[in-house]
Amino acid sequence: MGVVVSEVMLQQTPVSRVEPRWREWMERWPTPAALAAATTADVLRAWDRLGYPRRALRLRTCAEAVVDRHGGRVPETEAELLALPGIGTYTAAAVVAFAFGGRSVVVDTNVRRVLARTVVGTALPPPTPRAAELALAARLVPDDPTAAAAWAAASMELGATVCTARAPRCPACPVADLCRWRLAGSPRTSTLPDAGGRPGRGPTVRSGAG
DNA sequence: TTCCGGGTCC
DNA sequence: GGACCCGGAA
Repeated sequence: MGVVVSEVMLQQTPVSRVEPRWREWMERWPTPAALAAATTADVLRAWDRLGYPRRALRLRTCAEAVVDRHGGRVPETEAELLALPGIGTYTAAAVVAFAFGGRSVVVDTNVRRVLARTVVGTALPPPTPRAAELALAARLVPDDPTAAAAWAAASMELGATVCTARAPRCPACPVADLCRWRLAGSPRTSTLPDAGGRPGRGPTVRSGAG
């Protein structure tokens, strides 16, 4: 449950601010059953100023669902996690990887940016994730579950600490020498010939299979 | 002071 | 596609 709580908190807040709140939260409500029994006032107070207080309430609703549907134990499959309130595609994948060591495709905004730069060669990913982008992310995940979890953690951390949206620290980047965006001169606008933006609309690009 | 990022739900 | 909230960057 700790991973569920931390991932929901981290959905909108940097680690440094989440950490103390998370510790207090888990100390107070160590299990889904304990959280499910918490009062609204206590939950909101413990959430403090993390933002989106509705998510704190949804987290309690999630705990209730875990108690009702899964006997008080957080489910281990992505589909079951997705069905819980407050858990979307990112959090479900993150819980599978970081709580249970399973293989999943963890794609948050950091991962999207890292892949856009290193692989595609554009400064930023498209505004909304496309099927091709998710397919790319999926095919880069190692087969081995442990390696997959490490991949998820590494790609997210790279995006959070080095490959940042503004002022990326390319000299400190471990993959700078293979980063397509950097090799292209770190262009601010994305006008790659094939990999990236098509100006107009056209048939959906499904090529690349094979 | 304004603006923007960030994942989920509707 | 927008609302939700807040901190930090612009």
